[in-house]
Amino acid sequence: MTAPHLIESMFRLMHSFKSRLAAELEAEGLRIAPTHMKILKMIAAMEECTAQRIAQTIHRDKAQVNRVVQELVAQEMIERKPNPADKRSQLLLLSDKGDAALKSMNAVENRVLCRMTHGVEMENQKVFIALAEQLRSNLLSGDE
Amino acid sequence: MTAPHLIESMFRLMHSFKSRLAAELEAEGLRIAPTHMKILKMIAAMEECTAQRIAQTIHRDKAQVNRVVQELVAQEMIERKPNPADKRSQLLLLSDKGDAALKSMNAVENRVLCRMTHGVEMENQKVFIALAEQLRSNLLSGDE
DNA sequence: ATCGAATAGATGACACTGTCAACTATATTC
DNA sequence: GAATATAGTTGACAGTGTCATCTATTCGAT
Repeated sequence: MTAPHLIESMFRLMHSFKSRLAAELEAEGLRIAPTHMKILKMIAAMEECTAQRIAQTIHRDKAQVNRVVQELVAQEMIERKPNPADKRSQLLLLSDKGDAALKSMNAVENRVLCRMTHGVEMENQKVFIALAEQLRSNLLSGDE
Repeated sequence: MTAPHLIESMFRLMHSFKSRLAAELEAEGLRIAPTHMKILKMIAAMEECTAQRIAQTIHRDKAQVNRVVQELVAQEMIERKPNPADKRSQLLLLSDKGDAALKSMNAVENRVLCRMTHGVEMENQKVFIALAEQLRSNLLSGDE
């Protein structure tokens, strides 16, 4: 019965990662919530990015995405412009400020990731990822 | 740069686990939040259990623990009785109802854990845990 | 023995996350 | 053209996590 330990190890690791990242972002003067950061990343990465597509991609409720998007607009991190292909939707773009902020955040995040994987062989990291994916696919089998 | 994938795999796995567990608990008619379940477990496992000790053990804010404890009392899952050794504190005990509920929850959780680790060698599970612990200890180094 | 600091618990306040339901305007399909 | 689906918006709510403050009590140093 190592499974319970397995999931507990993971919970603890996740918690440590989130705490560490939050602390380092805070220390850097970058006050941003994880979800905001993730959505900022999505907007930077996706061509023709819309709120709906973000929601689908990261499997989150569109209401939640919409609220984060509105907050990012209020913070002037991103801009909305009409989607010429569909009057219901809006294309999301990073502002210069958002672009700069994202670069800083990525730097901090990379630092934390680097620290986390320090001394861990690339080979072992791949093993870890492969196992995580296998565990996850086991969980998903049996529903959609 | 596999580290970003690593953390993303973990986030996804955690999310899948929580969803699956919530769904199976719901299907079983056991409506309980993860934190409530965890605290119920702590109370069952600890001798001389107090709210403070729970908070320290699972590294959570004592305010949060206290509120969950109050809700569990309201649901008649647990009982509080004065701590003879310290008038400020209260000993927490499972009620019969709480005990029965916990047994059901553990059964459901074990089922989900079993499913998750299905086909994954025990050896690999241990590797996974060891890696998670190493990653975590890397994150912790540098602060307390 | 007593005074001050620490502790257990309780409470208010707040931010973040996640989900559901309903509404509008527009698009699509038949 | 009518029924249906979709993008975005909004309200409501539950759960999680954190901080600050208050009380009653206990502990430690003197």
